Amino acid sequence: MDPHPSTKPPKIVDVAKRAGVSLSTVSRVMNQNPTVDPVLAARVRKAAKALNYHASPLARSLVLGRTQTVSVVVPDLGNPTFQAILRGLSRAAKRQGYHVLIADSAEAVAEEGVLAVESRRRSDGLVLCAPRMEQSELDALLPSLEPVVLVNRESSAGVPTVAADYRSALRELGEHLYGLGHRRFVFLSGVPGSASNRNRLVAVDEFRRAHEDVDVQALECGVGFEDGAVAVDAVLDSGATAALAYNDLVAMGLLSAVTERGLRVPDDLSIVGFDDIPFTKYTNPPLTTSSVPAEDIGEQAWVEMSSLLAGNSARHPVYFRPRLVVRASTAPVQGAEKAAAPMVEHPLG
Amino acid sequence: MDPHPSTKPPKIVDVAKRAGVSLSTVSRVMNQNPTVDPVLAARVRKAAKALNYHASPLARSLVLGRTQTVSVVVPDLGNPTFQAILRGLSRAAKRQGYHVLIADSAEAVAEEGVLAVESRRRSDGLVLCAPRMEQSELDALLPSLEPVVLVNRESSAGVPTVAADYRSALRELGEHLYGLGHRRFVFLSGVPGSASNRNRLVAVDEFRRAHEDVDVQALECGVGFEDGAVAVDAVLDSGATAALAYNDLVAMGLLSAVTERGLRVPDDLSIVGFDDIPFTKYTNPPLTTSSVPAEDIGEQAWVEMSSLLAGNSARHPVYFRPRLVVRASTAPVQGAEKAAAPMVEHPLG
DNA sequence: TTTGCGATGGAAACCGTTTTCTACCCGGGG
DNA sequence: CCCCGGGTAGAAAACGGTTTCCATCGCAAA
Repeated sequence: MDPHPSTKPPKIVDVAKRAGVSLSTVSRVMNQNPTVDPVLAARVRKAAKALNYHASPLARSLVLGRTQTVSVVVPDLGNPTFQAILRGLSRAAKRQGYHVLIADSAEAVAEEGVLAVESRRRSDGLVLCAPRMEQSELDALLPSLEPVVLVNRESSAGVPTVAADYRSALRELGEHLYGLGHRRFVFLSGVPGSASNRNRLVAVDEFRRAHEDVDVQALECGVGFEDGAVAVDAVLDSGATAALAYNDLVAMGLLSAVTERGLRVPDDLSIVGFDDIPFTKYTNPPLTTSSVPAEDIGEQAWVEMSSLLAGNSARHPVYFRPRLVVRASTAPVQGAEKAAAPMVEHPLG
Repeated sequence: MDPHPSTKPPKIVDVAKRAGVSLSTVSRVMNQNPTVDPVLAARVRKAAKALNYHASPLARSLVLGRTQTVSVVVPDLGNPTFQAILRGLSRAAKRQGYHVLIADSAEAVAEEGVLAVESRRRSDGLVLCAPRMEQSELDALLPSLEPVVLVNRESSAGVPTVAADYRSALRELGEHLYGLGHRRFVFLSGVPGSASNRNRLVAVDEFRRAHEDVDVQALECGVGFEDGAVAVDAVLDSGATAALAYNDLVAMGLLSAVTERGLRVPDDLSIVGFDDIPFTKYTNPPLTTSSVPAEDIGEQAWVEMSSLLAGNSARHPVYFRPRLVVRASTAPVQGAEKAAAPMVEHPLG
């Protein structure tokens, strides 16, 4: 059509020239401002279409003071849980015309802060997904980041939180195993400093206190397959009949390693995971776990952000109650020989 | 420190005022321009630090004509393969100071085009990850999207491609099974229109031609767990001794459904997947598959984009050769009773 | 002492919009 | 017939920077 296949995108002034109006008029038309003569408006629209004109989001953002973009910082893009959260968030945001900028901190705690600040600067708001940084650092940082919403982490500052209720979920897993007759447990913990880990340890303590005949031993572990796999000896040596893993990945690693040792799950050891990532159905045996609605959490995080963006102040934290999913990796404890093993600490229980 | 905890971020003129220089000088200092008196520069830097000044990326982008951001469009953020690609890409981009805008098309083919255009407009370049759209639409769209790089898809237009070599990988899987004595196969295909699927079907044809004694039947299936699971009857009815799944997800779904039928893998049916997502090790039995280096692909996609951004023209397509990973879901074919089943089409083979 | 030149800093133009403010045109009322 | 007001369109001022261009300053050479 055009003699010159115009290499440069058209600007508002090009449209104005073509339609024979001022650029202010073009702007008004593009923004549905009703104070413009319909016939003029039509002419402008035709010109815009002919030129395939679209307003530069950059210039627009600069003057409007908003970018229509939110940033999300996650510790690891490879983790299925964060992935699901991101997915829920991004789809919800898209529905309202917002874009999503992602930043993967690659589990580098030191970088998280600057990454957050820098990402925030390029957008209208920030979602911090399970930040690993120290609580004091987080609390100090948050005010400069607003509007900001936290996922799977809390702060004293008045910022909204969307999280899974780790404590009650872990309690539920414990009670499930207790009901099956288990009394000796190991808990495979995650990243030592992390808040998610602290929450779970609190739940473990609650569980201990609720049943004076149980013994649960916490083992430092990690958050990935390999961490679970290398923990196998410690788990087996502990004499426990049931293992609570930090998450499904750890549970799968452990499960696989236990099986390779020639032992059987759940006959020789019951194992539970956490998160219910889509793959837990397909392990051998399928994993009993606690299903956290990660995609819903992401979606809710957007709801909170959207509310903040609309000028509302932070609402109360939102907790999602995970749901116990019993599959085949847990079973009634076998006999009493294990209960008589040398490490029993509550012989009177 | 400050009497007023300045609610608004400082602008360049604030720094200039505080340092007692013109704003041009501040700009020069911030951009490492060497033509400024060192003592002045120091004063400016001190003022900037005191005010915690950072140049607005928006204003900067507007005048510089670049956003330091690239967009990535993926069909589904929930797919582990895209996730790995995204991870490789985003980490590589970060190393060069670039940010990543993501768009999840949610497998909605119709939306892909506008999503791509809109995302592209907010960034300096676009990475299209396995776009599902028609080839003609893609070819027509690409020129307006440059700089753009394609992942797992090709185009006649001179745009760089980074992809896994599906054809040779699928051939390799076929040969592996052939070597185990299998002669009757089913191939569970993916999204009918998609390029990835076409490539694999081509490989299936090549495999057929290479061995006149094989029979491979293509079954329309899908790309997820459930698709593989619902295909179980068709697979079993086909009389095949080995199934080639479109990807690991499909393979896992099929594997699980076959097992539920009371049949054993690989004794009654050999199954191979594709991609080698991290979970294939943990299925029962562990899945034989073809390992595609998704994270490397993402990283390489950034390399191509980076080159384009530097003004170079598109290089030749880069193909990654997947690697056959033999685990326990494949085994020598059992006896000859199946080879004599009624559907044999090459009785002379 | 004057001239010329390089090194520096400032003023102003520009990036592409939105929006306020002002000017205009037209019709109606005094 | 004149004045005023409502509604429309254009001019200009932001938004927050970068960069070109020009003026000035200091210093060395004539």
